[in-house]
Amino acid sequence: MTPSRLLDIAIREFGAKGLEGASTRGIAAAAGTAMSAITYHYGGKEGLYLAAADRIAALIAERMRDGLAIEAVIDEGDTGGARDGVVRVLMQLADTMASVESEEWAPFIVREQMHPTVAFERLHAGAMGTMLATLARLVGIATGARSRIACIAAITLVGQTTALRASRAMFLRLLETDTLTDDDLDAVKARIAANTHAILDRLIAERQDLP
Amino acid sequence: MTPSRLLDIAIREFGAKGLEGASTRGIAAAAGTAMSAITYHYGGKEGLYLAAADRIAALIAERMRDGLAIEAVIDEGDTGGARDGVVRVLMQLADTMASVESEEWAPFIVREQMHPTVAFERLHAGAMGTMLATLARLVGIATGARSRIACIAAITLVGQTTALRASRAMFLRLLETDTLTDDDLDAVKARIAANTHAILDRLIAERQDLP
DNA sequence: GTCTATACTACGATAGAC
DNA sequence: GTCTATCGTAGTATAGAC
Repeated sequence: MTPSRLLDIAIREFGAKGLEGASTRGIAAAAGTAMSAITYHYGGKEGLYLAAADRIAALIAERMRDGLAIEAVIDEGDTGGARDGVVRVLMQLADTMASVESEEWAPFIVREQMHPTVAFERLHAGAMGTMLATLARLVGIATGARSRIACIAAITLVGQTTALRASRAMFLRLLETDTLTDDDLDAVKARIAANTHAILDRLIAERQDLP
Repeated sequence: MTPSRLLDIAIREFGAKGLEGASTRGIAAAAGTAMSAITYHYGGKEGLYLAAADRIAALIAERMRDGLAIEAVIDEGDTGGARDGVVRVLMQLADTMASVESEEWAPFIVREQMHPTVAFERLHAGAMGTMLATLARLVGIATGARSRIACIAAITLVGQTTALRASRAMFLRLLETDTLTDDDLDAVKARIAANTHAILDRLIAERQDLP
Protein backbone atom coordinates (compact mmCIF):
# COMPACT_ATOMS: atom_id res chain seq x y z
CA MET A 1 0.00 0.00 0.00
CA THR A 2 2.67 2.46 1.01
CA PRO A 3 4.72 1.88 -2.18
CA SER A 4 1.76 2.49 -4.48
CA ARG A 5 0.67 5.58 -2.57
CA LEU A 6 4.20 6.91 -2.77
CA LEU A 7 4.24 6.32 -6.50
CA ASP A 8 1.00 8.21 -7.13
CA ILE A 9 2.24 11.24 -5.26
CA ALA A 10 5.66 10.96 -6.88
CA ILE A 11 4.20 11.17 -10.38
CA ARG A 12 2.36 14.33 -9.46
CA GLU A 13 5.32 15.93 -7.72
CA PHE A 14 7.93 14.98 -10.31
CA GLY A 15 5.57 16.10 -13.02
CA ALA A 16 5.03 19.49 -11.46
CA LYS A 17 8.56 20.19 -10.24
CA GLY A 18 10.89 17.82 -12.04
CA LEU A 19 13.42 15.39 -10.62
CA GLU A 20 15.46 18.07 -8.92
CA GLY A 21 12.59 20.31 -7.92
CA ALA A 22 10.54 17.66 -6.12
CA SER A 23 11.64 16.64 -2.66
CA THR A 24 11.55 13.19 -1.11
CA ARG A 25 10.42 14.70 2.17
CA GLY A 26 7.51 16.42 0.44
CA ILE A 27 6.49 13.27 -1.41
CA ALA A 28 6.72 11.13 1.71
CA ALA A 29 4.78 13.66 3.78
CA ALA A 30 2.02 13.88 1.16
CA ALA A 31 1.83 10.10 1.15
CA GLY A 32 1.53 10.13 4.93
CA THR A 33 4.76 8.29 5.59
CA ALA A 34 8.40 8.91 6.39
CA MET A 35 11.06 9.79 3.87
CA SER A 36 13.03 6.64 4.55
CA ALA A 37 10.16 4.61 3.13
CA ILE A 38 11.33 5.85 -0.27
CA THR A 39 14.82 4.56 0.38
CA TYR A 40 13.41 1.22 1.45
CA HIS A 41 10.95 0.68 -1.39
CA TYR A 42 12.71 2.35 -4.27
CA GLY A 43 16.30 2.68 -3.22
CA GLY A 44 16.21 6.48 -3.27
CA LYS A 45 14.95 9.45 -5.22
CA GLU A 46 16.27 8.29 -8.59
CA GLY A 47 14.73 4.86 -8.19
CA LEU A 48 11.39 6.44 -7.41
CA TYR A 49 11.71 8.61 -10.52
CA LEU A 50 12.29 5.62 -12.76
CA ALA A 51 9.44 3.72 -11.12
CA ALA A 52 7.23 6.72 -11.85
CA ALA A 53 8.25 6.58 -15.53
CA ASP A 54 7.34 2.89 -15.70
CA ARG A 55 4.01 3.54 -14.06
CA ILE A 56 3.21 6.36 -16.49
CA ALA A 57 4.08 4.14 -19.45
CA ALA A 58 1.75 1.49 -18.05
CA LEU A 59 -1.05 4.03 -17.59
CA ILE A 60 -0.79 5.18 -21.18
CA ALA A 61 -0.50 1.66 -22.53
CA GLU A 62 -3.64 0.75 -20.62
CA ARG A 63 -5.53 3.76 -21.94
CA MET A 64 -4.46 3.08 -25.53
CA ARG A 65 -4.75 -0.69 -25.33
CA ASP A 66 -8.11 -1.21 -27.04
CA GLY A 67 -7.26 0.99 -29.97
CA LEU A 68 -3.73 -0.18 -30.56
CA ALA A 69 -4.51 -3.88 -30.19
CA ILE A 70 -6.98 -3.67 -33.05
CA GLU A 71 -5.01 -1.27 -35.20
CA ALA A 72 -1.76 -3.23 -34.96
CA VAL A 73 -3.17 -6.17 -36.91
CA ILE A 74 -4.64 -4.24 -39.84
CA ASP A 75 -3.00 -5.62 -42.94
CA GLU A 76 -1.28 -3.97 -45.87
CA GLY A 77 -4.16 -3.72 -48.31
CA ASP A 78 -6.83 -2.43 -45.95
CA THR A 79 -6.69 1.29 -46.73
CA GLY A 80 -10.14 1.99 -45.31
CA GLY A 81 -9.44 0.13 -42.08
CA ALA A 82 -6.10 1.89 -41.74
CA ARG A 83 -7.73 5.29 -42.18
CA ASP A 84 -10.34 4.54 -39.54
CA GLY A 85 -7.55 3.28 -37.33
CA VAL A 86 -5.59 6.53 -37.64
CA VAL A 87 -8.63 8.56 -36.64
CA ARG A 88 -9.50 6.23 -33.76
CA VAL A 89 -5.99 6.33 -32.32
CA LEU A 90 -5.96 10.12 -32.56
CA MET A 91 -9.36 10.40 -30.88
CA GLN A 92 -8.18 8.18 -28.06
CA LEU A 93 -5.05 10.28 -27.79
CA ALA A 94 -7.05 13.50 -27.68
CA ASP A 95 -9.21 12.12 -24.89
CA THR A 96 -6.08 11.11 -23.02
CA MET A 97 -4.49 14.53 -23.40
CA ALA A 98 -7.67 16.29 -22.30
CA SER A 99 -8.24 13.98 -19.32
CA VAL A 100 -7.67 15.42 -15.88
CA GLU A 101 -5.42 12.53 -14.91
CA SER A 102 -3.00 13.41 -17.68
CA GLU A 103 -2.44 16.77 -16.01
CA GLU A 104 -0.30 14.94 -13.50
CA TRP A 105 1.93 12.89 -15.75
CA ALA A 106 1.97 14.90 -18.97
CA PRO A 107 4.59 17.37 -17.69
CA PHE A 108 6.75 14.40 -16.74
CA ILE A 109 6.70 13.17 -20.33
CA VAL A 110 7.19 16.54 -21.98
CA ARG A 111 10.18 17.21 -19.79
CA GLU A 112 11.69 13.91 -20.89
CA GLN A 113 10.93 14.74 -24.54
CA MET A 114 12.95 17.93 -24.41
CA HIS A 115 15.72 16.76 -22.11
CA PRO A 116 15.68 12.97 -22.21
CA THR A 117 17.19 10.97 -19.35
CA VAL A 118 17.20 7.22 -18.80
CA ALA A 119 13.52 7.51 -17.91
CA PHE A 120 12.70 8.34 -21.52
CA GLU A 121 13.71 4.83 -22.56
CA ARG A 122 11.08 3.41 -20.29
CA LEU A 123 8.36 5.75 -21.49
CA HIS A 124 9.23 5.14 -25.12
CA ALA A 125 9.60 1.39 -24.89
CA GLY A 126 6.58 1.00 -22.66
CA ALA A 127 4.03 2.98 -24.59
CA MET A 128 4.83 5.98 -26.73
CA GLY A 129 7.13 4.35 -29.26
CA THR A 130 4.66 1.62 -30.12
CA MET A 131 1.81 4.10 -30.39
CA LEU A 132 3.66 6.39 -32.79
CA ALA A 133 5.07 3.54 -34.85
CA THR A 134 1.61 2.03 -35.23
CA LEU A 135 0.24 5.38 -36.29
CA ALA A 136 3.00 5.88 -38.87
CA ARG A 137 2.39 2.39 -40.23
CA LEU A 138 -1.35 3.03 -40.52
CA VAL A 139 -0.74 6.30 -42.32
CA GLY A 140 1.49 4.44 -44.75
CA ILE A 141 -1.18 1.81 -45.41
CA ALA A 142 -3.99 4.34 -45.70
CA THR A 143 -2.19 6.56 -48.20
CA GLY A 144 0.54 4.51 -49.81
CA ALA A 145 3.04 7.16 -48.75
CA ARG A 146 6.68 6.16 -48.31
CA SER A 147 7.81 5.33 -44.81
CA ARG A 148 9.62 8.63 -44.20
CA ILE A 149 6.67 10.72 -45.37
CA ALA A 150 4.29 8.64 -43.32
CA CYS A 151 6.48 9.14 -40.23
CA ILE A 152 6.56 12.89 -40.67
CA ALA A 153 2.82 13.00 -41.26
CA ALA A 154 2.25 10.90 -38.15
CA ILE A 155 4.18 13.39 -36.03
CA THR A 156 2.18 16.35 -37.32
CA LEU A 157 -1.04 14.42 -36.69
CA VAL A 158 -0.03 13.63 -33.13
CA GLY A 159 1.02 17.25 -32.64
CA GLN A 160 -2.58 18.33 -33.07
CA THR A 161 -3.59 16.29 -30.04
CA THR A 162 -0.60 17.02 -27.83
CA ALA A 163 -1.35 20.72 -28.22
CA LEU A 164 -4.25 20.06 -25.85
CA ARG A 165 -1.64 19.66 -23.12
CA ALA A 166 1.52 21.36 -24.33
CA SER A 167 -0.25 24.58 -25.31
CA ARG A 168 -3.11 24.28 -22.89
CA ALA A 169 -3.04 27.67 -21.17
CA MET A 170 -2.70 29.49 -24.49
CA PHE A 171 -5.60 27.51 -25.89
CA LEU A 172 -7.86 28.31 -22.95
CA ARG A 173 -7.04 31.99 -23.31
CA LEU A 174 -7.93 31.96 -26.97
CA LEU A 175 -11.29 30.31 -26.25
CA GLU A 176 -11.80 32.75 -23.38
CA THR A 177 -12.55 30.07 -20.85
CA ASP A 178 -10.78 28.53 -17.89
CA THR A 179 -11.71 24.90 -18.30
CA LEU A 180 -12.27 22.69 -21.31
CA THR A 181 -15.91 21.59 -21.33
CA ASP A 182 -17.11 18.37 -22.95
CA ASP A 183 -18.52 20.53 -25.71
CA ASP A 184 -15.16 22.14 -26.33
CA LEU A 185 -13.42 18.78 -26.39
CA ASP A 186 -15.94 17.38 -28.83
CA ALA A 187 -15.43 20.37 -31.10
CA VAL A 188 -11.66 19.94 -31.01
CA LYS A 189 -11.92 16.22 -31.66
CA ALA A 190 -14.25 16.81 -34.60
CA ARG A 191 -11.77 19.34 -35.96
CA ILE A 192 -8.84 16.95 -35.57
CA ALA A 193 -10.78 14.14 -37.27
CA ALA A 194 -11.71 16.40 -40.17
CA ASN A 195 -8.15 17.69 -40.45
CA THR A 196 -6.87 14.13 -40.46
CA HIS A 197 -9.09 13.10 -43.32
CA ALA A 198 -8.04 16.19 -45.25
CA ILE A 199 -4.37 15.42 -44.64
CA LEU A 200 -4.69 11.76 -45.61
CA ASP A 201 -6.54 12.72 -48.79
CA ARG A 202 -3.79 15.14 -49.60
CA LEU A 203 -1.12 12.47 -49.08
CA ILE A 204 -2.97 10.21 -51.51
CA ALA A 205 -3.28 13.02 -54.06
CA GLU A 206 0.45 13.77 -53.76
CA ARG A 207 1.26 10.16 -54.43
CA GLN A 208 -0.78 10.20 -57.64
CA ASP A 209 1.03 13.32 -58.82
CA LEU A 210 4.34 11.44 -58.80
CA PRO A 211 3.78 7.93 -60.12
CA MET B 1 26.95 43.05 -18.35
CA THR B 2 26.51 40.92 -15.27
CA PRO B 3 22.69 41.26 -15.35
CA SER B 4 22.41 40.16 -18.97
CA ARG B 5 24.77 37.25 -18.45
CA LEU B 6 22.75 36.18 -15.44
CA LEU B 7 19.57 36.33 -17.49
CA ASP B 8 20.95 34.13 -20.26
CA ILE B 9 21.99 31.45 -17.82
CA ALA B 10 18.76 31.82 -15.85
CA ILE B 11 16.65 31.07 -18.93
CA ARG B 12 18.61 27.90 -19.54
CA GLU B 13 18.54 26.76 -15.93
CA PHE B 14 14.90 27.60 -15.25
CA GLY B 15 14.01 25.94 -18.55
CA ALA B 16 15.80 22.76 -17.67
CA LYS B 17 14.93 22.50 -13.98
CA GLY B 18 12.00 24.82 -13.32
CA LEU B 19 11.65 27.58 -10.78
CA GLU B 20 12.13 25.32 -7.80
CA GLY B 21 14.67 23.01 -9.35
CA ALA B 22 17.12 25.66 -10.47
CA SER B 23 19.37 27.19 -7.83
CA THR B 24 20.46 30.79 -7.58
CA ARG B 25 23.90 29.61 -6.53
CA GLY B 26 24.18 27.46 -9.64
CA ILE B 27 23.03 30.25 -11.93
CA ALA B 28 25.40 32.75 -10.36
CA ALA B 29 28.32 30.35 -10.53
CA ALA B 30 27.66 29.59 -14.22
CA ALA B 31 27.53 33.33 -14.87
CA GLY B 32 30.85 33.72 -13.10
CA THR B 33 29.56 35.86 -10.28
CA ALA B 34 28.27 35.64 -6.72
CA MET B 35 24.75 34.64 -5.76
CA SER B 36 24.05 37.99 -4.15
CA ALA B 37 24.31 39.62 -7.60
CA ILE B 38 20.89 38.11 -8.29
CA THR B 39 19.45 39.77 -5.20
CA TYR B 40 20.98 43.05 -6.24
CA HIS B 41 19.89 43.08 -9.89
CA TYR B 42 16.59 41.22 -9.76
CA GLY B 43 15.53 41.33 -6.14
CA GLY B 44 15.74 37.56 -5.73
CA LYS B 45 14.97 34.29 -7.42
CA GLU B 46 11.37 35.13 -8.29
CA GLY B 47 12.35 38.45 -9.83
CA LEU B 48 14.93 36.70 -11.98
CA TYR B 49 12.30 34.20 -13.06
CA LEU B 50 9.91 36.93 -14.19
CA ALA B 51 12.71 38.77 -15.96
CA ALA B 52 13.49 35.53 -17.79
CA ALA B 53 9.86 35.30 -18.92
CA ASP B 54 9.96 38.85 -20.25
CA ARG B 55 13.18 38.16 -22.09
CA ILE B 56 11.78 35.02 -23.69
CA ALA B 57 8.68 36.90 -24.80
CA ALA B 58 10.93 39.53 -26.37
CA LEU B 59 13.01 36.87 -28.14
CA ILE B 60 9.92 35.29 -29.67
CA ALA B 61 8.38 38.63 -30.60
CA GLU B 62 11.62 39.54 -32.34
CA ARG B 63 11.74 36.25 -34.24
CA MET B 64 8.11 36.55 -35.33
CA ARG B 65 8.16 40.28 -35.95
CA ASP B 66 8.49 40.33 -39.76
CA GLY B 67 5.72 37.83 -40.31
CA LEU B 68 3.24 39.16 -37.80
CA ALA B 69 3.71 42.80 -38.74
CA ILE B 70 2.65 42.07 -42.31
CA GLU B 71 -0.04 39.53 -41.46
CA ALA B 72 -1.72 41.76 -38.88
CA VAL B 73 -2.82 44.30 -41.47
CA ILE B 74 -4.34 41.92 -43.98
CA ASP B 75 -7.94 42.99 -44.42
CA GLU B 76 -11.19 41.07 -44.32
CA GLY B 77 -11.65 40.34 -48.01
CA ASP B 78 -8.15 39.16 -48.82
CA THR B 79 -8.60 35.38 -48.63
CA GLY B 80 -5.50 34.63 -50.67
CA GLY B 81 -3.32 36.94 -48.62
CA ALA B 82 -4.69 35.48 -45.41
CA ARG B 83 -3.93 31.94 -46.56
CA ASP B 84 -0.36 32.84 -47.46
CA GLY B 85 -0.11 34.56 -44.11
CA VAL B 86 -1.18 31.45 -42.21
CA VAL B 87 1.43 29.36 -43.96
CA ARG B 88 4.16 31.98 -43.47
CA VAL B 89 3.48 32.32 -39.76
CA LEU B 90 3.54 28.54 -39.36
CA MET B 91 6.80 28.23 -41.29
CA GLN B 92 8.36 30.88 -39.10
CA LEU B 93 7.06 29.07 -36.05
CA ALA B 94 8.46 25.75 -37.25
CA ASP B 95 11.86 27.34 -37.77
CA THR B 96 11.67 28.80 -34.30
CA MET B 97 10.73 25.47 -32.71
CA ALA B 98 13.51 23.65 -34.55
CA SER B 99 16.14 26.29 -33.75
CA VAL B 100 18.83 25.36 -31.27
CA GLU B 101 18.20 28.49 -29.25
CA SER B 102 14.62 27.43 -28.58
CA GLU B 103 15.96 24.37 -26.78
CA GLU B 104 16.78 26.67 -23.91
CA TRP B 105 13.55 28.57 -23.49
CA ALA B 106 10.97 26.15 -24.90
CA PRO B 107 10.80 24.07 -21.71
CA PHE B 108 10.20 27.28 -19.78
CA ILE B 109 7.13 28.02 -21.88
CA VAL B 110 5.74 24.52 -21.90
CA ARG B 111 5.99 24.35 -18.13
CA GLU B 112 4.01 27.58 -17.91
CA GLN B 113 1.44 26.24 -20.36
CA MET B 114 0.68 23.24 -18.17
CA HIS B 115 1.01 24.91 -14.79
CA PRO B 116 0.70 28.64 -15.38
CA THR B 117 2.13 31.10 -12.87
CA VAL B 118 2.33 34.89 -13.06
CA ALA B 119 5.07 34.45 -15.63
CA PHE B 120 2.56 33.10 -18.12
CA GLU B 121 0.87 36.51 -18.29
CA ARG B 122 4.11 38.01 -19.49
CA LEU B 123 4.74 35.34 -22.10
CA HIS B 124 1.19 35.54 -23.36
CA ALA B 125 0.92 39.31 -23.42
CA GLY B 126 4.39 39.77 -24.82
CA ALA B 127 4.31 37.37 -27.72
CA MET B 128 2.29 34.18 -27.78
CA GLY B 129 -1.19 35.62 -27.41
CA THR B 130 -0.77 38.02 -30.31
CA MET B 131 0.71 35.34 -32.50
CA LEU B 132 -2.13 32.88 -31.93
CA ALA B 133 -4.82 35.56 -32.20
CA THR B 134 -3.37 36.73 -35.50
CA LEU B 135 -3.31 33.18 -36.77
CA ALA B 136 -6.91 32.55 -35.75
CA ARG B 137 -7.96 35.78 -37.44
CA LEU B 138 -6.16 34.84 -40.65
CA VAL B 139 -7.76 31.40 -40.66
CA GLY B 140 -11.13 33.10 -40.33
CA ILE B 141 -10.44 35.42 -43.24
CA ALA B 142 -8.98 32.68 -45.42
CA THR B 143 -11.87 30.27 -44.92
CA GLY B 144 -14.86 32.29 -43.76
CA ALA B 145 -15.12 29.99 -40.75
CA ARG B 146 -16.78 31.30 -37.60
CA SER B 147 -14.54 32.65 -34.92
CA ARG B 148 -14.76 29.61 -32.64
CA ILE B 149 -14.00 27.18 -35.45
CA ALA B 150 -11.13 29.33 -36.64
CA CYS B 151 -9.68 29.40 -33.12
CA ILE B 152 -9.83 25.63 -32.78
CA ALA B 153 -8.31 25.18 -36.20
CA ALA B 154 -5.54 27.62 -35.32
CA ILE B 155 -4.63 25.59 -32.26
CA THR B 156 -4.41 22.35 -34.24
CA LEU B 157 -2.28 24.10 -36.86
CA VAL B 158 0.10 25.42 -34.23
CA GLY B 159 0.21 21.99 -32.61
CA GLN B 160 1.87 20.59 -35.71
CA THR B 161 4.81 22.93 -35.22
CA THR B 162 5.10 22.72 -31.45
CA ALA B 163 5.44 18.97 -31.77
CA LEU B 164 8.94 19.70 -33.07
CA ARG B 165 9.78 20.64 -29.48
CA ALA B 166 7.21 19.05 -27.23
CA SER B 167 7.57 15.60 -28.81
CA ARG B 168 11.13 16.00 -29.97
CA ALA B 169 12.77 12.89 -28.54
CA MET B 170 9.94 10.68 -29.78
CA PHE B 171 10.19 12.24 -33.21
CA LEU B 172 13.92 11.68 -33.46
CA ARG B 173 13.46 8.05 -32.45
CA LEU B 174 10.88 7.54 -35.15
CA LEU B 175 13.17 9.02 -37.80
CA GLU B 176 16.03 6.94 -36.39
CA THR B 177 18.37 9.90 -36.05
CA ASP B 178 19.77 11.91 -33.20
CA THR B 179 19.66 15.40 -34.68
CA LEU B 180 17.27 17.14 -37.03
CA THR B 181 19.14 17.96 -40.24
CA ASP B 182 18.19 20.84 -42.53
CA ASP B 183 16.80 18.23 -44.90
CA ASP B 184 14.58 16.81 -42.18
CA LEU B 185 13.36 20.24 -41.21
CA ASP B 186 12.56 21.14 -44.82
CA ALA B 187 10.60 17.92 -45.18
CA VAL B 188 8.62 18.63 -42.02
CA LYS B 189 7.94 22.20 -43.08
CA ALA B 190 6.77 21.06 -46.49
CA ARG B 191 4.47 18.56 -44.82
CA ILE B 192 3.05 21.20 -42.46
CA ALA B 193 2.48 23.60 -45.36
CA ALA B 194 0.70 20.92 -47.38
CA ASN B 195 -1.37 19.87 -44.37
CA THR B 196 -2.31 23.48 -43.77
CA HIS B 197 -3.60 23.97 -47.29
CA ALA B 198 -5.56 20.74 -47.02
CA ILE B 199 -7.07 21.83 -43.71
CA LEU B 200 -7.99 25.30 -44.97
CA ASP B 201 -9.58 23.81 -48.08
CA ARG B 202 -11.58 21.50 -45.88
CA LEU B 203 -12.76 24.41 -43.74
CA ILE B 204 -13.97 26.19 -46.86
CA ALA B 205 -15.75 23.07 -48.08
CA GLU B 206 -17.44 22.61 -44.70
CA ARG B 207 -18.72 26.15 -44.85
CA GLN B 208 -20.32 25.55 -48.23
CA ASP B 209 -22.04 22.43 -46.93
CA LEU B 210 -23.90 24.52 -44.35
CA PRO B 211 -24.98 27.76 -46.00
C1' DG C 1 8.30 -3.22 6.81
C1' DT C 2 8.09 1.15 8.79
C1' DC C 3 9.59 5.06 11.51
C1' DT C 4 13.02 8.05 14.43
C1' DA C 5 17.37 10.11 14.88
C1' DT C 6 21.31 11.92 13.00
C1' DA C 7 24.99 13.51 9.68
C1' DC C 8 26.04 16.23 6.06
C1' DT C 9 25.32 19.10 2.06
C1' DA C 10 22.99 22.73 -0.34
C1' DC C 11 19.44 26.13 -0.59
C1' DG C 12 17.79 31.46 -0.53
C1' DA C 13 18.10 35.78 1.89
C1' DT C 14 20.52 39.32 4.12
C1' DA C 15 24.08 42.31 6.19
C1' DG C 16 28.19 44.46 5.67
C1' DA C 17 33.10 44.97 3.65
C1' DC C 18 35.28 46.74 -0.40
C1' DG D 1 28.13 47.30 -8.19
C1' DT D 2 30.16 43.22 -6.55
C1' DC D 3 31.79 39.92 -3.21
C1' DT D 4 32.28 37.39 1.53
C1' DA D 5 30.26 35.74 5.64
C1' DT D 6 26.60 33.99 8.03
C1' DC D 7 21.85 32.50 9.36
C1' DG D 8 18.01 29.53 9.21
C1' DT D 9 15.81 26.15 6.46
C1' DA D 10 15.39 22.09 3.72
C1' DG D 11 17.54 18.57 0.95
C1' DT D 12 19.29 13.13 0.69
C1' DA D 13 21.14 9.26 2.86
C1' DT D 14 22.06 6.11 6.47
C1' DA D 15 21.94 3.53 10.80
C1' DG D 16 19.33 1.58 14.06
C1' DA D 17 14.95 1.10 17.09
C1' DC D 18 10.53 -1.08 16.94
